[in-house]
Amino acid sequence: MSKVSLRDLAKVLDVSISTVSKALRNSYEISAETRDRVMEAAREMGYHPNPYAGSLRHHKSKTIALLVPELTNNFFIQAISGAESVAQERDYHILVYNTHEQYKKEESIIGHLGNGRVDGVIMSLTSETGHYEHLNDLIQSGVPIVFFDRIAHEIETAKITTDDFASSFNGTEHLIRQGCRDIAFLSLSDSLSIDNKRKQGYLEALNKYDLNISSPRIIRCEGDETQNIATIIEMLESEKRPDAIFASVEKLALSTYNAARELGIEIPDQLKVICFSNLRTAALLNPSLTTITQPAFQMGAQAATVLFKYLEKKRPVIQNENIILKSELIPRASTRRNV
Amino acid sequence: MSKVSLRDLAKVLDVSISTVSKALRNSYEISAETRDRVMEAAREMGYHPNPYAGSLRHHKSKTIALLVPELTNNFFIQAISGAESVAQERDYHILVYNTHEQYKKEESIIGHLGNGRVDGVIMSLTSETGHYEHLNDLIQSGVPIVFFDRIAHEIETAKITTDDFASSFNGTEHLIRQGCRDIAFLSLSDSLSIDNKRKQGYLEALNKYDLNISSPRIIRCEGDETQNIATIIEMLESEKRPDAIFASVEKLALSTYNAARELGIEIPDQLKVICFSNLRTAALLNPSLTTITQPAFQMGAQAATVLFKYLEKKRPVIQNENIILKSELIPRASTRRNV
DNA sequence: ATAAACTTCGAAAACGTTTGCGCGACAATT
DNA sequence: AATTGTCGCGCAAACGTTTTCGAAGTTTAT
Repeated sequence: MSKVSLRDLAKVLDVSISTVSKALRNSYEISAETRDRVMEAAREMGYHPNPYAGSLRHHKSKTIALLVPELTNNFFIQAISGAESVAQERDYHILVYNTHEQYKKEESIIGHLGNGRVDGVIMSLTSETGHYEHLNDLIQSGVPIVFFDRIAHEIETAKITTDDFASSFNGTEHLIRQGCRDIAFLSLSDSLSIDNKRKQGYLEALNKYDLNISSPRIIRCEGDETQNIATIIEMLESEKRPDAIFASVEKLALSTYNAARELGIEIPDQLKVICFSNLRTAALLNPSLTTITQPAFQMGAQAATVLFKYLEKKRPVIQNENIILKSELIPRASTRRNV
Repeated sequence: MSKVSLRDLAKVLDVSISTVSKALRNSYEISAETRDRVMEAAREMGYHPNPYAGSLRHHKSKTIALLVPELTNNFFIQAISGAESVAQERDYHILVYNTHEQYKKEESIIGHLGNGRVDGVIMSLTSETGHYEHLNDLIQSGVPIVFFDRIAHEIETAKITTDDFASSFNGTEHLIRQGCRDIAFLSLSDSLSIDNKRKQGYLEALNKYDLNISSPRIIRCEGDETQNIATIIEMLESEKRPDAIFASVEKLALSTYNAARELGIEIPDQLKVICFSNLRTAALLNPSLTTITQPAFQMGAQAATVLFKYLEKKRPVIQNENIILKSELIPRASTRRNV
């Protein structure tokens, strides 16, 4: 039935607790005969060791935390899925936390993670996160952090990102080659590393082609969906409407689709759209959406792999390391050249 | 810096460990003065209680497990998101596990969950799961389970589902009213409760309208995406092609879109499509997809709420209870009537 | 034959908490 | 002045493990 402990086994078998413990861990100190007896009884009585007792002794929990700014987002889900895969292989457990893009939640959750609850953390920052004391404190207390995608440059540890600058440059160049001259960039947050890299790639491409570099159109969309759509509509109704939109994240591209639909603006004829996205349905959209797709699953898996590599050490201090994976630009109808 | 324990605090303050412990928990046994001194020192030294020491004493972990058959699925993600929300409110932690639709993984993970790692479980079954010993064992060992969506009727506990029969009936009727007479049903698994309910709703509707009830077209699609697309293509190329497809799950609808695209079959003119789905982009697809959308977030939140209600009791045995939420049929272009 | 070495096991401490109980010190009641 | 009561605190056990060390008993070597 319920809750069988080492003590119960010991009592039944009429040996000591330590003998049972050692037998189950295959210690050389125990004879083959008693070992088998113990094993057999353990199986029969349905013994499962209490994980927390072991954690208490060993200061190891075989558990890691995964913090993401949102859950209903294909990129983060795929990353979680990647991390979960390698964790499952290694018999690690994953605590998942949603920071809801709120610094306060991030801070509070990180606060709950000290003192042994987890052996390590994999995370992507909130768009509000501007300073990193809470993270440094956690690392100081012995819990290593690996970042992915939205990283903190200032913290020395492993960081998994994609080639955001190059991808953004290429994406912008792609729009230009498709005939666009007035490209607006939809940004999520100024404090985000990736957002800035993407902005820079965009600006660099504009610069290369001498396009209105004097007043680039960078639109901050940090509200909820309704607000963002309103912002985009406002821009699309402005006197000089852009001929393309580069959305730094998937949801802003979808908001753009909705805005365009509402205004009766034809994509791609009147407006081309490209974005960073891991939408499984990008090819099935109307029109199909040109995306820059990050290898999200691999990023999560990679982050977990690096973390576990360090966790095997006695005192895991993660070396500063930038692992950069390549995104893929997949041209589709939303950036089709006008005929 | 790292790892400050009650003992450390006690030493610094020159009081006993128990005094510190009681002070931090606001015990009446401790004077206001020492309480404040302790609190102050705890804050200053960054004390966080070791969660596992407490768990060991209390046989409570403030942690629950969430098992889903797949992660890259909007329905399950929204459900996880819902459960995570209410867990966060109550300071519970969530361990997320992906069973990958494999019974063996489900069994193995459930095995890891006994003996106190979690206080309770929220789960949706694998499409392979046909018997429930592992689940009953877990419940016997004192860990309550709440099911959502893919439930085990045979187990007495709380189950959160949607009105699958009615929704499926309505969906089929919708197709019939849009002019369809030969409707194929794409099924995921025979052992799944929801799949069967949906099949029955479909059959009942066919029956009501006297449509080829003698040989309904129920197609099992339990392979990977490539195999499923092949299966669908085979059916669409068959001598008598159906004029509509009812996909029991989202991914089969997307496979249908891909199959139709490959064969040059026009949706909805030549083939209408409806499915159970929580796709955020359903309205933006080409053509926009008629869906039966389940209140996934609420289902997860509801499951967590019920679980927590019981966890507050001393010996949590969950009453048998069926909580049924309503899905919403959202007609879109994929079932538009031919003109 | 005795000493040395090996084999097999048990006692006990430790991990960091919580908590029932007891013990002084002092105040209040007879 | 003796009794009772209250307040503030510390002792120690307990949760379920793992692991060090020592104690027997047994085998091998001298």
